[in-house]
Amino acid sequence: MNETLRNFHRTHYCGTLTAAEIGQTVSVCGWVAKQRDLGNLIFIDCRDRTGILQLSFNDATAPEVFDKAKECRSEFVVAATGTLCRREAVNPELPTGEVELMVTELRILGRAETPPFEIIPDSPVKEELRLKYRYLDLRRPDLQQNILMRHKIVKAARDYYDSQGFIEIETPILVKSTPEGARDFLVPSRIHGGSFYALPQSPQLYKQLLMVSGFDRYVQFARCFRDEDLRADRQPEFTQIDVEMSFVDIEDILSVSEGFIAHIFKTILGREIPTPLPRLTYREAMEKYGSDKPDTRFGMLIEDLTDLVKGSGFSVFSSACETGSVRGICAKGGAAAFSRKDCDKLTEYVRGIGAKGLAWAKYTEEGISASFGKFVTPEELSAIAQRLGAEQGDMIFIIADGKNKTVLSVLGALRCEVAKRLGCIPEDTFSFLWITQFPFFEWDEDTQTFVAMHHPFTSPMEDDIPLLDSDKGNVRAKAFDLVLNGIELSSGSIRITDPALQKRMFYALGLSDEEASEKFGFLTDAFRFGAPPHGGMAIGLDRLIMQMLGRETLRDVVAFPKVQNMTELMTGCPSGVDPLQLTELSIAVSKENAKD
RNA sequence: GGCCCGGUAGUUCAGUUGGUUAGAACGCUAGCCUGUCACGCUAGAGGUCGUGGGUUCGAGCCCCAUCCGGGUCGCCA
Repeated sequence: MNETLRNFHRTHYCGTLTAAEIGQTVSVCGWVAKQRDLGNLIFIDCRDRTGILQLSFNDATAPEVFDKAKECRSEFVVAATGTLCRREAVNPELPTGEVELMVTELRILGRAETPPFEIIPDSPVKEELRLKYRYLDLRRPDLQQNILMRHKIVKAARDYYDSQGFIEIETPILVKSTPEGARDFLVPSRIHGGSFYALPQSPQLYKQLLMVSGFDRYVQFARCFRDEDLRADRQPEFTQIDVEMSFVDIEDILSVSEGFIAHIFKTILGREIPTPLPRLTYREAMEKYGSDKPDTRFGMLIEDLTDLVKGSGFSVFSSACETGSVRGICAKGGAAAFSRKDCDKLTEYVRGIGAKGLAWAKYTEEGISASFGKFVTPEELSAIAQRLGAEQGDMIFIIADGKNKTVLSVLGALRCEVAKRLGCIPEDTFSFLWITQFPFFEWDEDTQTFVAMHHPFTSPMEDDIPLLDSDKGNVRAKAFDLVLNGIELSSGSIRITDPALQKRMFYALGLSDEEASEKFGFLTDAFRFGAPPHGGMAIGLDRLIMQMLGRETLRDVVAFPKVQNMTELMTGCPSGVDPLQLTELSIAVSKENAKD
């Protein structure tokens, strides 16, 4: 039988006790992290969320308590009262290493089976198993620290936005499905059989309506849901710090957000983030980094070589120049040490992401030797090296393709891959970057139509409105992203508030009046009754925390994450349901998918 | 859906060209031990080698299929 807490009152947390409390009567609760039985002397490391305190038991002075301590096994839940004493042997590794609790009363509140893995920091155990027993994994100090830091970050964020006059407002979780964008999670309606709610991908439309209502500055720590495949930095449910402001233009939003970033990094990590943060236009980012979320912790910028090689005898280069381009990067940091095998691996890598091949050139003390050396003249080769600023010890990588987009995206990915292999990405660095002037439209190869790159409520730039009919591809949006170390942290824009312009944009996107009114009628209706100019952004909270804590996966900063196939290993969801539930919801499941 | 990596005691791993009874460390159990903190010493228990087929005299190892986990591309307005 387990003992109870009757008349027991915790006075301290384990990890908080220091020499200052020596001599006091102290009561603590926690888990047995370790029991060390030395014969007539037993030590127990008692762990709670603040740390570890050593409990000490002596057979000679307290034999009854001693016998109980002998029973204790790892992960037993215990409560102990005693006198805090100075240790005979100090442990400098432990914050509480100067003291120990000479226990006079011990209660075993909960016995534990041997856990499937040891509860220790930096667990070497397979994540699969740890996720199955997530509640045990969450006992580990490093994971507990992450969750604790998450709390602190959210608290600091709330404080910041409050101080800036933002009002926190909750928006619905059961919303109308909009087929644009990511796939929706659907929730069947019982009352309205055959109809469905969707879980929100973002509170976008609601927050805009709040602006129409006059709340002026809104913030929400919004749970968002997207039924798309997972990545290390993508979970199907996640939290965004969702922000919307009235009577503002882009600069106002950027500056409030920069204030937020500076505040949060100062408060939580004690680090100064210089503001304003650097900016690149979308076009510049694509040309220099081959990505709209470039990792700016290192250089290796893309250079255009098209003019140098368009007359080249190397047909791979010259033919690519006709419709596309030839571009390259120069890897420093002893990259010339890459072997033939390394280059083959990289070639395989770029083929996997859409390139036809990879041309490379090594700059060693013997000069430049290139994979394409026999197809080009020495002059062409040295011109390329010069353009890329190559020096002895460097390695050049070149991509040629008839599609400019392919050249840039492949080089963008290759740049990161090479940097990773060279180990030249500085750690513990936070490199922020705004990407501005996003294109409004994006050409969709599948449907052969223009679609909105951001969303259809994004305002185009005033100067580009005349291009709506003639040159959609060059219409820029008042949209921007915040990027940190190559990960998209946030996305925002100024919204359209003029019903006439909104109508025009819907039209440009191929939406008929009927479709537009069916899907977004409530929004355009609202704008007829006096809509303030407004805009906002949403910061990916999980990603922010992940980066601040230097973790590589969201699973480390989310208490109960899902795995790649969208299941949760602990509860086993999603699962089949009782056929009665389905009947009630007017849902029939196809035979091959039916459970039982 | 494509590609890549992984799955062997509770855990982390090793396991030779395919060849006797599949090993180690940690953990676990028991005993001893009064200053440990990765306690120490002694002994012990513990294995459907992810699953199902196949090849073979013989499979942890080779072949096929499949399941599970990770990374990534597609996808993510």
